[in-house]
Amino acid sequence: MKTLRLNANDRAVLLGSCFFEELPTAAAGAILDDVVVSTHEEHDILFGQGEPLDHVFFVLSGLVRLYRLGKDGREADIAVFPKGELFGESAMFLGNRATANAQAIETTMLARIDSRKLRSLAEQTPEIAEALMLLLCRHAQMAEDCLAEDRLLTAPQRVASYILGNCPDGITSFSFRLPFQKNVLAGKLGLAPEALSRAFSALRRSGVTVRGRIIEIHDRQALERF
Amino acid sequence: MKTLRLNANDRAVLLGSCFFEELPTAAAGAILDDVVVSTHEEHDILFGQGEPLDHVFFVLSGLVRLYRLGKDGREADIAVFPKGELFGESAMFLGNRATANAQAIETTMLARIDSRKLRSLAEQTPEIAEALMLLLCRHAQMAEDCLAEDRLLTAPQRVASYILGNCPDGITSFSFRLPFQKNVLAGKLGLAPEALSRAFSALRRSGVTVRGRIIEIHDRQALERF
DNA sequence: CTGGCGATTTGACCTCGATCAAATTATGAC
DNA sequence: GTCATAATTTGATCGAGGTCAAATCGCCAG
Repeated sequence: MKTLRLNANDRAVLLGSCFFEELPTAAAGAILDDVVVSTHEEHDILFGQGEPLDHVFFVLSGLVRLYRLGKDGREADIAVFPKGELFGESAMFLGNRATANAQAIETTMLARIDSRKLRSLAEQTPEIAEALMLLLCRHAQMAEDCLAEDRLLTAPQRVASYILGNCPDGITSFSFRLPFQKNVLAGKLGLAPEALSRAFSALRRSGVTVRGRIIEIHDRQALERF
Repeated sequence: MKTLRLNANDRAVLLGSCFFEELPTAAAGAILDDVVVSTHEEHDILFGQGEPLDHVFFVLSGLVRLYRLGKDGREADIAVFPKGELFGESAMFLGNRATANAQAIETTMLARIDSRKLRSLAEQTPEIAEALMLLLCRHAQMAEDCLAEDRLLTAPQRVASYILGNCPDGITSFSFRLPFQKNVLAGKLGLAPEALSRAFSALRRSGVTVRGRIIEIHDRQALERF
């Protein structure tokens, strides 16, 4: 892991992101004031469950996976964060301890925001507090959505739901490229890679074509019914 | 559903709860200012997924279940809130729409806090914002814990984990009463009632005795190893 | 104490997805 | 392009839990 200063381009990525976008320029500036950038190779562990954690992380580029470890060493993904997302914020309110492990899934650049400072800025600036609450809500929703999908849907249904989540409304035919390896998608959906593969082939009957990372839908309705 | 005003006893329950405890008296008072109490019978639906929701709820007594519905009518529990807990706060930041269904599991009394007002108080009062962030964090953690347990643990392991969560540290032998029907516990753990029952009988070999709602542990270590 | 009802348990069966092994297909380095 | 390696798919098997039905248990009103 190497660390650098924040350059102009990084700064633009941060300011254009969902979290900072809505903030007053001054508030955003204050947060970014002493931000540091770190770079990580694929597979690098960013932090481990239970370890002290005094940063909140912003994904400048790459991909990060949050997961928990089982007693037997098996891993369960909690979330995957692509470029532009902020994560690790909950440690800030829970004793500065990580509640999960984090790993870079690709070569990744992170902006590190000092969590004590962010917290004190949130105290002084309602807009920042508001933005944090919104972030926390969204992350809570993500987890609840996952939980509900795990409990209610079969593997092909979860995959269908993922595809539909990437498909604009009111369209019948559509195609897009997976933003990561199938490997990672499987983890995110709580499936073994083999199960994901079989789910895709089950969806083929409903007009889904898979070629490498390219997914094509030919019949949105069929997918919704699945 | 009947609605009443907040009486002195209710007020005491609210002020003694985890959320209000840490707040300055003035701030807590401001929130409770125009709170209304509603009573609900067992099985009453409190609100439905997607419906407009402009209150945050506090459980004065009874028990509330949050769940999502599958296309086929099956239900997946997201969380169960006993007396003293606050719920429904995330709608406040997500367009005042419920993201799940809520149902009273027992005869229940709720305090209803106007969410617009709470939100505007949070803007003016950093302590309230802080308390809300903590609440959101905890709810996010609950969901993540559930997700991880669902993905990593078998049914008996989840039950063991639940029991251990109710057992003080450093003790070998212990007994407690389930705070709700096995029915409800099954839902909370993402199991069919039959599976919960079988899980209990699998744990019998590890020194767990179940008589009605009374659970006895005779060997904490064995349970931890499970 | 007793009947009756709802909660829980048990049995039988079956489906989904995990796992392991093997085949096949991308992908990146030269 | 070609090889080596990693990713993905496919096949075969197995076990955890869901579902349905039936048997019990536990609790409460009378």
